[in-house]
Amino acid sequence: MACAGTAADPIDDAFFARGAVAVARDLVGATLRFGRLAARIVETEAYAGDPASHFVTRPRTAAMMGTTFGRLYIYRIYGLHRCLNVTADRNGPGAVLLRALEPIEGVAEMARRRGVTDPRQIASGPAKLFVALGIGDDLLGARALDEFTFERPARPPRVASGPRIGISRAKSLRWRFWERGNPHVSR
DNA sequence: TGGCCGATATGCT
DNA sequence: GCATATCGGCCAA
Repeated sequence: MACAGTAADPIDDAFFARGAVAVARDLVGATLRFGRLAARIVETEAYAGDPASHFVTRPRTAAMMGTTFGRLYIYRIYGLHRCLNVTADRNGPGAVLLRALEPIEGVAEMARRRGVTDPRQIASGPAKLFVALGIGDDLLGARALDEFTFERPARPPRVASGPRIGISRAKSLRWRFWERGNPHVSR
C-alpha cells in the first residue's frame, strides 16, 4: 500500500525494499543520525530505470542499483564532488539521492567541515551534505543501517514534489521531494 | 585512445 | 544569471 507510515514504524530494511519513489518521498522529514551528528532530511530525489538514472547512464558503476536495496551508493561528479544515495527497490533498479539536510545536532562540527557559518549553507545540496557529514568513499556498498539510523518524523511533514535538478533527460518526472517551506532545501 | 558529458558548487557580473 | 573548475565513466572509432 501507499501508506507513508507512522512515527512508530521503524525505518528498516523493508522500508528500503520498496520502490525508489516511495522511499524518497517517505524519507523527507526523517531524522538521519550518524555518530554524534543528527540532521533532518529535507530534500531527496528518486532514480530508477529512467533515462536520467545512473543505472542507465553509468551502468557499470551503478549496477548495485539493480541488485541491492538499503545500501550506500556514492558517486563522483564534476571531478570534485561526491553525493550520497541509498539504494532501493527489492524488485528493480532504484536509489534515493539525499539532496539536503537541516542540521540539528553537531551543527558546529558540520559547519566547520564546510567552512561556512550560515546554517543554510551547511548541507543545502547533495555534495554539501556529503562534506558536512565527514564521510568518505569507503562507505560505498555498506549497509545504510550499519552506518546511519533513520527516525520517522514525529508529525507528517508537508512534502512537495517537482522535477529533479541538474538532469537533461526525463525532466517530466516529478521525482524530487522536499519539505515545503524549509529554508535548508537546496533551492 | 580521444572526446564528450555530467544527479555540483562557487564566485563574479 | 553565467562561467568555470576538474576528472572519472563511457562509448565510438
